[in-house]
Amino acid sequence: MESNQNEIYLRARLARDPRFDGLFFTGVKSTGIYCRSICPAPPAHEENVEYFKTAIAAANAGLRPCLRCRPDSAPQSPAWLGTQTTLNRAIALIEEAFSTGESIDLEALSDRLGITARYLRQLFKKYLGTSPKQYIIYKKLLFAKKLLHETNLGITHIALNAGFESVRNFNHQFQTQLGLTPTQTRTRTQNEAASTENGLTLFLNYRPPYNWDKMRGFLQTRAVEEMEWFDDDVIYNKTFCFEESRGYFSAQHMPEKNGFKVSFYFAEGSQVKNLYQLNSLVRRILDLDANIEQIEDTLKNAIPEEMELKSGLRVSGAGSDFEAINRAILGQQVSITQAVKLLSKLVHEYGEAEFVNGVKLRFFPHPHSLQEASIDILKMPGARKQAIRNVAEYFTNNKRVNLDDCLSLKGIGPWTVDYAKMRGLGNPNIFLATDLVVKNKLKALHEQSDTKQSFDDFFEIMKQDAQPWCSYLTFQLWHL
DNA sequence: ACGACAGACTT
DNA sequence: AAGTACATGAAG
Repeated sequence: MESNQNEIYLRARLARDPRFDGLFFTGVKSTGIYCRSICPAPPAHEENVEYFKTAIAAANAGLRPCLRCRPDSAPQSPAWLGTQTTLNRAIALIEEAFSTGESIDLEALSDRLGITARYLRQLFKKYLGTSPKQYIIYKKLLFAKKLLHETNLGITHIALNAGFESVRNFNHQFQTQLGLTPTQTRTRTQNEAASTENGLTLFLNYRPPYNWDKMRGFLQTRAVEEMEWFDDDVIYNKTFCFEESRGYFSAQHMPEKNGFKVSFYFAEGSQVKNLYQLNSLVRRILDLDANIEQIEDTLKNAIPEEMELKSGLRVSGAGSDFEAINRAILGQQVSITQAVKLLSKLVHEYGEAEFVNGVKLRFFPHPHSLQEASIDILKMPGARKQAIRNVAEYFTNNKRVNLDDCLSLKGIGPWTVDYAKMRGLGNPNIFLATDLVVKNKLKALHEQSDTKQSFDDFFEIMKQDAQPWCSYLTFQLWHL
């Protein structure tokens, strides 16, 4: 790493700057430990320090994670790095597999990338210093470590929830990579979060700033009763539904700690499973992994001077890509209020319900329950109803969904797909230029500015300059 | 594309 | 005494 970069890191760690949390790790050669930028321990002498971009790289250099700042609970680097290198695509695919709970076959993954598994290994070795397998294992281990610290789950449950299939191997990997056995790790530090009745609580970090007010408002105006709700107007709740685990999560913002306290409650008869997926789900819905500092720096240079950026504005995700595209279809040509009304009816008619702690939970409908639905309770054009059925059919028939495929379905246009990509996949680079609100705001901006550019040029240049963060530009325009 | 080898994983 | 939970060696 270049030296001016090192100076930035030095300043960040001396200031314990949370904006750099998870973006680099400080390796201390004299102690053999690596830390986050925010570590409360007295800072190490710079001459003993080496900086790493990822936790895995630090571990690879023979260092162990610090017991105080716990690098395992730092915000992740977003899988979407904007740049379309093969390595970044590989990392994004791995992340995607993690967040859907699929197991990862490196041969299959390489095939999808159009390279051989051998070359993939080579790329990982060259740029990250490890094999893809090691990378995957280490990521699982760090999540397992988080569960050890923050929950009372038994080791076996933790191993399975972190994505290991054999406890034997989990123990072995844990011991060799992190230096301690799982129980030793747990007894070294005290659990700060006691387990809740039929659930558990995790603390999820972000890098500040975070504009919770705007995020809260966005979620609240789009909330579907029984599927999403707010306690006291501040605690956000939403249901989740996997094959074996159903329930809801409850997210409370703790601005002074740069994170959310998130409790997961499981329905009776459903097991505590899919924790890694749940963790990613909440992170995506609340957009916790965004590097807002960097994004806003880019946007500042892309927009006209008259336009003011809302600091800490995040792009809220939907519960799934399926939910996102349905929200998009029902949002065609109507107001937000109208769209939410339609969505509520759809969810209440076709989504399953279940009680947990006396709370009635409603899950977003499965694709199979929509593919032949008459949807006659919704007042909207028949073609749009057909579009919903078509999309549902596509989702039932395809194990691996590509939202771009939906473009060929009747009633699905670029706006709908882009919206779904932005909210469903967390794609940061979607510019919803065809959106009516965006269009109007852009026109107003164009007139305001004394530029000689045509509107088309004005818009095209802004779009280019905002790369790869166009989704954030879209949200900024919506909130203007 | 190949064989040798390391390491992942199971019982 | 049986059952549960965790860690680990040997071998393939």
